[in-house]
Amino acid sequence: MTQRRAAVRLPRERRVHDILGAARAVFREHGYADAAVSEIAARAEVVEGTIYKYFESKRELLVRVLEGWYEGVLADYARELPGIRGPQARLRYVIWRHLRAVRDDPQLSRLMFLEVRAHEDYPRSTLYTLNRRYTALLTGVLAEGAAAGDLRDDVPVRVVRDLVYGGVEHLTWRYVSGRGRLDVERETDDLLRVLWDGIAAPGVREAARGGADSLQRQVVRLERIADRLEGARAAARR
Amino acid sequence: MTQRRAAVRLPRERRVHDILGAARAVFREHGYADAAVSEIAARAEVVEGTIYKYFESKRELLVRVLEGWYEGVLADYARELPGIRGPQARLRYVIWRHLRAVRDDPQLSRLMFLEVRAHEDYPRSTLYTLNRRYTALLTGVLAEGAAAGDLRDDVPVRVVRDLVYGGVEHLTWRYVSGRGRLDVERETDDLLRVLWDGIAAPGVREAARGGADSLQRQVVRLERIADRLEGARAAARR
Amino acid sequence: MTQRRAAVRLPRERRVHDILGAARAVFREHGYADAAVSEIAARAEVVEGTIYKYFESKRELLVRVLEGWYEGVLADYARELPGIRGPQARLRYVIWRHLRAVRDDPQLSRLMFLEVRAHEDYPRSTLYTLNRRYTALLTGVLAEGAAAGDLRDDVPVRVVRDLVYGGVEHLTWRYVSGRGRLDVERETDDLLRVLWDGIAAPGVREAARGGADSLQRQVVRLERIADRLEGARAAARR
Amino acid sequence: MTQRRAAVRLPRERRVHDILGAARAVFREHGYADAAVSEIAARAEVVEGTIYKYFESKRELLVRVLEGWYEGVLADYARELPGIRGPQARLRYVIWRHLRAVRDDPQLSRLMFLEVRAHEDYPRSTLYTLNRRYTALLTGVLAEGAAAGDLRDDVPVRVVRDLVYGGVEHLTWRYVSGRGRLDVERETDDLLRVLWDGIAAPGVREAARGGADSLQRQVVRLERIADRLEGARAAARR
DNA sequence: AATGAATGAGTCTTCATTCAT
DNA sequence: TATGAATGAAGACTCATTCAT
Repeated sequence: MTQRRAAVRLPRERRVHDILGAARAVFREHGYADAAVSEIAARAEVVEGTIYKYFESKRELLVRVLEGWYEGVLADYARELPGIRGPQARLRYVIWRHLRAVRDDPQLSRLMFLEVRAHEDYPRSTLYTLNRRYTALLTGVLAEGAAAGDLRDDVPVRVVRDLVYGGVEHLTWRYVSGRGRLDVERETDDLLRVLWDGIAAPGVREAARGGADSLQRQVVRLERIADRLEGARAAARR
Repeated sequence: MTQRRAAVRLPRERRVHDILGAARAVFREHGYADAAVSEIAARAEVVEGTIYKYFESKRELLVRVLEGWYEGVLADYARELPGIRGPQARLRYVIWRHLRAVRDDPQLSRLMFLEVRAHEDYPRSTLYTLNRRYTALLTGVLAEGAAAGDLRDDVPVRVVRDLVYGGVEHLTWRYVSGRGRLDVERETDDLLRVLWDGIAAPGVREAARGGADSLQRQVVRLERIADRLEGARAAARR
Repeated sequence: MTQRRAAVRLPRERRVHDILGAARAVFREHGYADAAVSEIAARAEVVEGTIYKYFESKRELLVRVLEGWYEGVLADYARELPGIRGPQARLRYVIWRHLRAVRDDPQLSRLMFLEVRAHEDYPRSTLYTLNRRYTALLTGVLAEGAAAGDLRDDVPVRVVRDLVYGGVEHLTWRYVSGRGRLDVERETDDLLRVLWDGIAAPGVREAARGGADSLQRQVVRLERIADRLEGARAAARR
Repeated sequence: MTQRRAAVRLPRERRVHDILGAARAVFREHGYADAAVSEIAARAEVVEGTIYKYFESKRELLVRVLEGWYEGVLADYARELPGIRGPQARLRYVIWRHLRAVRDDPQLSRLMFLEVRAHEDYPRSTLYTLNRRYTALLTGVLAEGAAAGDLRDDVPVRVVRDLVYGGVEHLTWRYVSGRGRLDVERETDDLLRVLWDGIAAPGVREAARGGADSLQRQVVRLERIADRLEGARAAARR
């Protein structure tokens, strides 16, 4: 009866993918509150009604986008982290990867905080689980380091976690409003340097840093000399 | 016939003050997007129209509220900071004061980020200037420390700033969604410990950190080495 | 900035009145579900937003319309009923008035049932109270009649109430879809005749019901009996 | 790639039956406006499109459901009513059966009124015919009773019909919103008592009720005496 | 014959802002 | 100066219906 534009029929999976893509883009640009479902629909090239065939609400759209984000990053970690040895290198990777993820999509990691974590049923959500797995990567690396004696055995894990995630977020946002490009490598190194010295076990710290003229370093050197002397003498006696 | 509320005439300043107070409260509770001008008006005991006599827009209300926030905290700093000596103590104060400010009004410091910093004309705004003055307190303290030789002379100021402000925000928000009361003193100490070791000049670090103890330990070790060397020599003489 | 059509300013009371009038009309025509707030707005010559300045929701609009309906009818009853004497006359008035009210606005009394009574919080609503007061008029008249001995002392009040209100509703609806005009007087009499005989106390029934006629019939029968008796006697004399 | 539900092919009749069953259930629960075709489809275990293969519109679904309802009840009447003798018993059955039908499915009989009768082409519909046949059962019983002299010869059939159907509906709905179970037998008796006295022919009424001290009763007694006297005299004559 | 993806018009509601009084 | 009535654009979401496959 009424004229109706020819509907483009796509397989379910594809449509879902398209819509999520559009949603991600729109959330990225406008945040949650200022994102319009109508704009998401327009970008996905469907009518608004179609979106609600696949998603229950605007909020679900957000949740699904964020889940996708976590899944992507977690998959990456799962691939890379096992191949990296040494607590410092591993910590560096975790920071570096997070920095990159946030740089690529600063809004999304922010949305996580703003819109999701505040909600009362967050602790029972899939996102909560994903977030736990995500932060567990960092805290895991810290715990390993402490166990191996590379880190102080009283590293305040929670505080380090807040420093890393919070620090990265702040750092990233300086670049969001257009001021220059973020140099991931350099920022990672700067962060790491401060944090590592803050958490490393005393002996390890200097060693790792190839540090300068610290008292301790002299002592270590002396000990080595003493060892050699003792060894030489023992050999002489035989 | 229609009842009309007797228009209370207040001095301009007082009205502005009332409205800003109401706005602060409402923004605090709902964030920016979910705050209704009508609610602000109701709390300020004026009608909506009146608000627009004093402020151009909802956004201006936000900006003014945030300006007030900065001014308050800056005044506090100006009063206290000069009386505090020593780079570590001064750093501690800056962190502690910020932590308290954020704890008292987590939404407001958040709003700063979310709603204001992203805007394109932010760099030319009063808020930008205030924010600079605010962060300058921290970076100033760091620079002093470096100049005095207490801090590494290559402290990455920017990174430390991000760690502090970002870390505090993260840390605070864990408490916002209901989990217990934030212990400002303890959190300040935990943050400081990690950060201080990350930025202190090598000699200072040990000294500062229960320093005596540690130095003494080195001396003990040196004595032990000396003993061994002497022992070795004595043996050689035989 | 944007062009805006000059707003017609009306005193609050007047606007409320207009909007309720429009709402009543639209509900009358379409029922609740199919009534559009936009249509109500258009008829009241305001924009939709204005409606929500005065009423919280479409539902409140309905409730207020129905409250108005009850209040009108109740006021009428309060004016008239005290002047009417005798249980039959009083019952007749209650039926007659209800019939008229339903005829004038068949949808509204129906809406009461459909949309309001089903709701779970109905028993705590103003409408519930109004409805109780309304039906109390009928049940009150019945109770008076029973107390005065005019009605059977076991009149099933609830059933009579259902018969009256249900009967009137059915009866009215035959006329709603355009078939002829409802003759309120005649229908009232017909209803009353059936109901009265159903509830009147035995002695009262005959007297009241076109009494003369019926009584006369009895007299005729008595005369016939007398004749027969006389005939019998005459025969006996022979 | 996309999973597609294996299309179950059912005989047309069966599909129609399933869909109507689902529709009945959904209309029962939600009424017409609030019933979603999608829910009907889900319950019938078909997709929405399939429904439109068998039915033109949601409205047709309603009409067909109601037709089914009438057909069921009419069949019942056709089976039972012929075996019931006496106008009062027959009237009682009609009321009782209707009460049961409405109790079992209050929404459906209600839908008849709300959604169907109002429509302009109702008088030319199958439902109209069915409704006529349905109400003819009651009016038929009344007419029989009048013809047999058991009912007043001026019983206002239309009014009685409205009282019965309207009264039953009202009565039923008191129970729908949760208050207790409807006692069909008792309610039938209560209704019948009021109505019967309202419509029975004078002599019949008392007989049935074993009535009290009415004038008529005295007359009847006198007649009986007259009869006896006549009889005695006649006997004396012999 | 059945699917199910897609449509599009429509729903109620919110809210920053304007402006006659 | 303050009121508060009114605007209007936009918001998320629903659902009967269509039609390519």
